[in-house]
Amino acid sequence: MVKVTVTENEARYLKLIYRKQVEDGSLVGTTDLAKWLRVRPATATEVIQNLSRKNMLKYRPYHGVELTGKGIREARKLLRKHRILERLFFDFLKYDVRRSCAEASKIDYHASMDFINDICRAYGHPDQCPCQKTIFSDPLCEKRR
Amino acid sequence: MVKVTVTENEARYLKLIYRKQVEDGSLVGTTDLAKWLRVRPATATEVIQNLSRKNMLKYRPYHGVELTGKGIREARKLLRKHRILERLFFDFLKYDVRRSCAEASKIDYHASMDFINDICRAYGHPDQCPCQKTIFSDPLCEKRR
DNA sequence: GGAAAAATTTAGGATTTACCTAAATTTAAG
DNA sequence: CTTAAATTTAGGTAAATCCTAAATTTTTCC
Repeated sequence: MVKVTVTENEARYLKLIYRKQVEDGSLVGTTDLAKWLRVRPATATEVIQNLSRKNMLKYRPYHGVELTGKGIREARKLLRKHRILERLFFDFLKYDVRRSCAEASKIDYHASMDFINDICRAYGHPDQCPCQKTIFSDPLCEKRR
Repeated sequence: MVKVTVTENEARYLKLIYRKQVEDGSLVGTTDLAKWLRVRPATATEVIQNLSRKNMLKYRPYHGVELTGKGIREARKLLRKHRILERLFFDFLKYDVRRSCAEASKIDYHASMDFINDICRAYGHPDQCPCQKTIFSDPLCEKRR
């Protein structure tokens, strides 16, 4: 079991796919991703193929993409980090929603889960980000009542 | 005036050069850098040449390196971020010095100065990191008495 | 001072990531 | 079932990192 890592850019795709596919229930294709991330469709296809090689998703060419269990776990970790950071920026530092998201995006990928868990504890284990999306729990972070 | 940016890796070099040259007063050569950063001398030379092209330092081949005003300003910004984050990890989250430094290193480059300034205010404008190095001030962060 | 040893840089590559355009292929529309 | 639209493949570019081996410069020391 070699640890497979995902690049920062791939992480962006993963977070987006999770939001669209799992949270919004929509089918996600490479062209949608390209549009959202402002790259050419061919570029999105390439990244998707890499994520597929890393077993983060199942890719059916011409049809779309579906996260695997591994991909879902990875996306949730990333989104937990992102959303905890959003809460920090929004509640504590009083940034607006947009800016909270932007600042969180810059560091979520780089923050260790321990750091995130410490913020989570310090701010009372919030369970939603500023835009009401779920903040996933982490086994190492104290349970909520 | 085009904004010149430094990569995350180049930032590592810059921080290190500042600490050694300005704070410790030692002459810094490419081979020293290579040793500290665990790369081959040829690799360090290459990075130094890039930093030189970006006017962050003066490079005299075979002799050593000297930060320019621009390089010093950039290094101080980076070290301010790094050291404020160290304080956060050390004081607030109770990490030890080593780990505080490690965690800070992962995100210092990516954190906006606004975020850093907010942490700085929240923790009473500390002027030293956990290992007693100076935390440089920022014009947008409330003055200390 | 100059030759040999040591340190440093240059030259030339390899790999990875991320992006693009144009051509081919597949799907979808009528 | 043919054509239009969407999507992927093929083939490139560019920037970052890193490396080894060969050249060059500096240092050491007779």
